[in-house]
Amino acid sequence: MKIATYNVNGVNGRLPVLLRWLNETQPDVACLQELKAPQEKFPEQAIREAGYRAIWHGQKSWNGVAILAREREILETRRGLPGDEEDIQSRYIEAEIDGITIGCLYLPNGNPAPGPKFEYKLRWFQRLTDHAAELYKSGKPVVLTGDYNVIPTEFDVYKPERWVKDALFLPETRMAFKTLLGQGWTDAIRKLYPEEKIYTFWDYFRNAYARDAGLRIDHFLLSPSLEKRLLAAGVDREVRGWEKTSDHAPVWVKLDMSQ
DNA sequence: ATGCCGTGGAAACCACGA
Repeated sequence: MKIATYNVNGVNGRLPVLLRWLNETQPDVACLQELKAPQEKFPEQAIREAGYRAIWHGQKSWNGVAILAREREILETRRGLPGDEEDIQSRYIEAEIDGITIGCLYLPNGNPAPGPKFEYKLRWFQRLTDHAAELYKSGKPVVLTGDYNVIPTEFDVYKPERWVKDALFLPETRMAFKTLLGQGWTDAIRKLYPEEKIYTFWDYFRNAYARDAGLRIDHFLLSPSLEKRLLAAGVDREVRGWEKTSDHAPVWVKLDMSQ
């Protein structure tokens, strides 16, 4: 079973790229972030015609998350994280597919830091960590994937010194990610490629993609039972080079579901 | 060191992203 995550940066603006990627790489499940579309403007029909069912949580202009599945039932288990009734940003959706709980998340950027946006990022992170603890405790197979807006270590950024004051790389952010992993989750990419330079995002400007001036900020966290089933993981780098593409590239894992 | 690019939405600019 191949599960992918992709920050599309506008699901309607990127629809040709999204459909081409789905067609060429055929993930069984695709978690999308940054739909930038209200609930009623999600391109459900085009995605259905591409062979995918979908659930989504839209929002006007910003944020928005979706889970797509090919020839599989999607049982929605949650939309929005618990812990703050006031939070109306569409950043989390969760479903059970083939017995796996899949959380699709778009963690706040947090810049500029310090400031209210960074405080929101840390609060949201804490709510995610609390919810992750509940999921972990359940003992079920769980995937927590999406755009974490976290550069976990200096190996995950082309030039660490440029990012030391950035919300994606500040010690509090990295510590929050470390605390989350400390519950027992596995960072799938780092499990398989502990020392390779692997990026999932490149800025649009300064020729960042051509220079490979990237960041690794889209992550796959696996619960222990799924870590044992991890067959492969990777980044569809070439998608970042397509016309009218997102500034993120898709990331994927393959899980052995044979037993 | 930097929003230099790109999106969406409102309004012909602005907020936001990482």
